[in-house]
Amino acid sequence: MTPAGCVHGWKRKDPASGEVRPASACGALDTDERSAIETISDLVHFAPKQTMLRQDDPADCMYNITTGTVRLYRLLADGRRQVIGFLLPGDFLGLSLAERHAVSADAIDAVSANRFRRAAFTHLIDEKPRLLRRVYEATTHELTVAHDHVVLLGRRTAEQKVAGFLLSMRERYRSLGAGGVTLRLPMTRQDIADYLGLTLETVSRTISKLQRQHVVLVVPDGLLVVDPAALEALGSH
Amino acid sequence: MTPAGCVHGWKRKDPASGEVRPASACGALDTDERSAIETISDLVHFAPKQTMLRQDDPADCMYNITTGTVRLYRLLADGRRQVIGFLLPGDFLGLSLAERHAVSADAIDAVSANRFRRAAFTHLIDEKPRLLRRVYEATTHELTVAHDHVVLLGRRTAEQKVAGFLLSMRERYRSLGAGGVTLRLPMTRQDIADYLGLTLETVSRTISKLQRQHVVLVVPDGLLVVDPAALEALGSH
DNA sequence: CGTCAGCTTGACTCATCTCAACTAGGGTGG
DNA sequence: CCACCCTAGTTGAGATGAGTCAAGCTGACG
Repeated sequence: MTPAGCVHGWKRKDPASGEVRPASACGALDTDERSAIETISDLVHFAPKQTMLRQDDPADCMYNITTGTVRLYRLLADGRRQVIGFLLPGDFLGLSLAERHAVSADAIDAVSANRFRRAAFTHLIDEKPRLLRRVYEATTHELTVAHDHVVLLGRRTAEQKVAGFLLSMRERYRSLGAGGVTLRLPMTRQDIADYLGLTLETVSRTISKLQRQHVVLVVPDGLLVVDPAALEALGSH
Repeated sequence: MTPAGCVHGWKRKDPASGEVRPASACGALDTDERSAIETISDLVHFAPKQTMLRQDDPADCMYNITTGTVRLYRLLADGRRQVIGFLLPGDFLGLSLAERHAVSADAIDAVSANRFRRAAFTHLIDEKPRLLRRVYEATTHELTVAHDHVVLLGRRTAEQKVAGFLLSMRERYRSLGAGGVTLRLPMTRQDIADYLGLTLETVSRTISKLQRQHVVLVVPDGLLVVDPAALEALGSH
């Protein structure tokens, strides 16, 4: 069993400049550290559905997502998929000192990302302990997210799971400065189902039910959160 | 949302000495680092059912379990519990730079642990980057364990969940050098149920079913794994 | 214009939950 | 020492939420 191959970063809107920047390894660093990181990274692009990394493959490089959405998952023995999470701009992928990735990742839509060589990165954190500390903090945050996911999966109804998922996505877009009533959902119903431990039919039915209750309104590529309070009442149950 | 309050360590049997020692933050260190850790820790004891730390409380200290079993959990809004994991000797508890614990922890049986002051620990890792790196590796391992838990909870039958749980506990005792046919289960059926997202009745029924199939045999405080191959066939499905 | 992937909806099934009764062991106090 | 209680566990019977199988809808794309 190899350590996990992924760490999310998280972004925060800077109140002074209004600029959106990651508050994880790439943000909250001094300019020296940031420029050091930029020198070892290059920008790469992935087409929709393209695989970015495969579980058990050597962890030779890692990414910081710039634009687009990534699906993180484990493949099971019987061929089924468990989606571990979705990565948004600012999140890290493959950030681990392990030899091999423990998860697979696909681009859901068009994805751009800064790519780092693993060797260059491990060399860099040897020189800059402060950077390692940031990475460590990002990983403990990621661990909390994983625990949230466990809580979402254990002993909750389909409605609570879907509501919880929608709320968490809404919160993440918010902290990216992309909040608002419309919530983009670039992933398929099957992706959401594999994330929540449900079938795609149940996800579809649950969203339809939320629409009938005037909590959300389904629109192309996402939905409108009509009644956020009602959604939160369902999700926190 | 605060970072998670827990990191498991993991132990490995040293082929040379036969001695069991943790291969995480406390193990795999040079003598200098190990003695540095020992100077800031003291041994404490907890009675069965005693709470070791509470979620949202200030993270002023952390532990390395010496003997006994610990239940890690999150309390939900409706008063229910989601058990996040069980800690065995060698595992870390509350190992995080966050201000507050994200999880609660109880001693299940009599627990002894080395206690560290958070301030002393953060001071120590500033001096010894190598130690921080060990802690970081322990955390990525913990993240993998959390992902395994997610996989266990998503879209699996009660039988697969219980089999998977028993196999993982067996594997952990093994790597502690306490393997064998009998598997100690100090936690209650309710604890297992809250860990697997099932009811205690379903856990009980499933174990009874495994016993009827001559896969396991229930004994006081645990069970005998009669047919490991059959258990693995069920768990890996 | 046809095809195909993604999505929705319906009818039926079944695994798990819920409610409930009962058993076994361990500790406590009369 | 025994009666009692209390916790943990087991087992049964019935209810139900989510899964399965199946049909049909919609929009994108070649």
